[in-house]
Amino acid sequence: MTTPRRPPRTGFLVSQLGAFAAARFAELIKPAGLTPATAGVLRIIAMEPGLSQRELATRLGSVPSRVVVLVDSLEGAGLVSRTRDPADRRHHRLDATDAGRRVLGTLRTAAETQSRDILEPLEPEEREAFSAIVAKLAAAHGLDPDVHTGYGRKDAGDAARG
Amino acid sequence: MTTPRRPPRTGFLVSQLGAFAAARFAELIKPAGLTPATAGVLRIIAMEPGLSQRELATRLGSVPSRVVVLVDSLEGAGLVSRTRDPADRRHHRLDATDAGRRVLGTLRTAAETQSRDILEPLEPEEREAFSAIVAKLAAAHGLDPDVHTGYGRKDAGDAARG
DNA sequence: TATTGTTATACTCTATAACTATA
DNA sequence: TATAGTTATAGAGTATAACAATA
Repeated sequence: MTTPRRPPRTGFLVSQLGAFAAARFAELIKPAGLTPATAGVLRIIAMEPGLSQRELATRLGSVPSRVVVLVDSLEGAGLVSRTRDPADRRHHRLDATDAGRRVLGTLRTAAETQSRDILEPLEPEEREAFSAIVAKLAAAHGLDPDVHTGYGRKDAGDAARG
Repeated sequence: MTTPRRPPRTGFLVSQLGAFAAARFAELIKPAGLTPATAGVLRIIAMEPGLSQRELATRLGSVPSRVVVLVDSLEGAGLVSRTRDPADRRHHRLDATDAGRRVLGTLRTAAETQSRDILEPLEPEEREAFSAIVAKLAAAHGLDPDVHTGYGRKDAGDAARG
């Protein structure tokens, strides 16, 4: 063998670091009554006003019944509105409310705090290098920061295949 | 503000990358009848022969009833044995069987494949830099590659605090 | 009485299937 | 009949509480 005795633990540690990051973010947004899943949905709806629940399910790589639960939560908190589409009354248009848009600022602050907390042990040059490589890997693997279902691939249908 | 318009998405992307890595590992060990949780437990038991379930629960930052389920699964698959401690018959000594030790090789191969798949988009120098920084972050945040409960801190009791 | 492990139970998350209303 | 959304139900995964065996 050509490589030294170092075990291949980078993959394990990436998993652990990701779980740590997710837990930290969850903790930071909990006071706002949000979870990583609902926060991601709020961001998507704010970016794509008038989205239908069916489209949102596709975007999340999830199923309509799951979307009902997530939107129920956001609507109950007054952050998102459901409006029947007059053109086709089967559709619900989803939009962020004023309160929902204000919460986006809170989410941004939480994301900044999360990133700062995670990167805190590093030297400034290491932070730059790490952030750049993480961005490259996320892009190469097709990951979407707003999708907190499964493992967040943009083309969520192919999750089972290698 | 002093920084440019770049959003602080490194934390999000670390979460997504971690979930992606975990899903890939889960997929790789599924044919062996293992999950990330049971694989981590098998590794711990192999490294610390004779561990009790109570000690394992502490090690995992989990509860005894959870350990029962995990050990049941490994024992049912013939990978781990429970033996009553003659000195104190309340304790169960946990040990990896021969089959369990053989599966450790499979786990190592899976971890190698997982790491290779994740790092594949990077240049060789980037891989080195990334692995070193991930190791530094994991150490600084007290993460344990065998703990797949919650977010895997070695001192699992303090999970709720910042 | 205290400790180890187990069982019973419940809660969360997420999916499938059946159903309602619209078209 | 086909589609959007909802409800009912079920299955993981993980926790708390009650319990049995042992000390």
